[in-house]
Amino acid sequence: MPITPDLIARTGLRLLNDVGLDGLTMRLLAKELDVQAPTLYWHVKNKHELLDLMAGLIVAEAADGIEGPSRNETWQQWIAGLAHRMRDAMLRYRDGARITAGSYSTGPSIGRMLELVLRTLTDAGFSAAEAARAFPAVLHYVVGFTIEQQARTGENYEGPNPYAQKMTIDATRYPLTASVTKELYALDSDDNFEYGLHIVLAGMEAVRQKVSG
Amino acid sequence: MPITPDLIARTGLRLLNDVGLDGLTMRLLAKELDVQAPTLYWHVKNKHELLDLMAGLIVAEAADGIEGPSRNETWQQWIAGLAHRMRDAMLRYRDGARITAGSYSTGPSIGRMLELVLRTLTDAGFSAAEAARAFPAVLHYVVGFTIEQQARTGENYEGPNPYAQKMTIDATRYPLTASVTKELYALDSDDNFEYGLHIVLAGMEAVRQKVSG
DNA sequence: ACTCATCTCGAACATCGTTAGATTAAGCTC
DNA sequence: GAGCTTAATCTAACGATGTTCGAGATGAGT
Repeated sequence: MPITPDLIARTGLRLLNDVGLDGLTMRLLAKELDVQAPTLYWHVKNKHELLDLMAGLIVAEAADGIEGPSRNETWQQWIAGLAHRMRDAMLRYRDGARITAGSYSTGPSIGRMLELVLRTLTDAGFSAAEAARAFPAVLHYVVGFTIEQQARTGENYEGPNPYAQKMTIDATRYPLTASVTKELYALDSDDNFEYGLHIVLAGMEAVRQKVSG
Repeated sequence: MPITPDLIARTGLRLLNDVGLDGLTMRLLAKELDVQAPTLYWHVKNKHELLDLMAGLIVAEAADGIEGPSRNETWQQWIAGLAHRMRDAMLRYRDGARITAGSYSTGPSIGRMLELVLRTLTDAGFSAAEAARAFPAVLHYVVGFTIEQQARTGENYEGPNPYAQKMTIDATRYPLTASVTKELYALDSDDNFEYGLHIVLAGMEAVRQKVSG
């Protein structure tokens, strides 16, 4: 099987769950491809560029084969589904969110997805400019949430993950904080993701109503 | 001046704007403190721990000296102000958002801030559990947005930043995308941050009204 | 047969995070 | 003051990493 940038990036993603982002070295990646490390530099300029390729694959995995909303599906449901696709794609790989965040992703399926988003939102009554500025907010929330989730549940600390320490809160000085430790420390739960996503979608609905009754 | 973990982290933050996260090495940091690199390991366990300390400083910078809402200030205005403090603190340092994201931050000013947030939101009609799950959504949005902004405007690519490439969009296949390139490619603008923040706050207002009329 | 572009390799370079062990400085005990 | 202990720093080095250089393969086209 010939070595291509795509194959290299794909192999990188596959290794990620075993070794994590910090453990993903060019030499390890080369060995997995039965090749010496310098060979990779014929196909890929940098490690940075490789990480961008990997990020592109993650986003593409979320965007691939996406279809517009079905007949009895609200735009909120459809955008929520897209947000879940994004999150699931990032969660599929260790450190997936950190890799995706702020990386340069491009490609046909992503362009198609963006156009589909804009069409869905304009069909729902948003102006194009509104949709173009509102949709990134959803993505930013999803990425921000997932980065923190993976940081909490990940194995990137050599010792015990400090997040796991049961923080004891001085209930007299911080009574409210103490009363909601359960909610605060279940940050890596699907429920909390859903809750925040619901907030963002409700906010979009609010700004939409302001312009189109 | 004696070397302390705090001083090390503070020096790291100061160097960040010159060298960026990838250029921040233990040796450089040591040289800046007129010390040899291994000395740092007497005060700090890891580089990872050092980065956590730096992240803690950034968050503390945002949280420090914060006060509750003033008399004629809505909770939205107050939370928006807090979001801006967070963003400004991260923007103050190159790669500040990447460092902050998913790091383990603790400390007195942060605890105080959290309690203040919960109090402000419960005073505004949120239940404590609601507030504890809604507020992180704001933070996740802020962090997600700022990571991408710094990735776009940063100098972490050796060649030209690929974000700077003017993407030409096939206006026949992607008419909507083409019509809003301006909005999409001004992502690093304060206006767009404001817009997304407004959406999140409007969403919080929507979920609040659902429970307390 | 010769050329040329494509692809891979071995060897090496500079640099990184980190460790081990020696060394100094400062306080405390008797 | 002599001796001991602790805190803090040093020199030296280890293993590993991203990356470059230049030399070989390989195969297609003339």
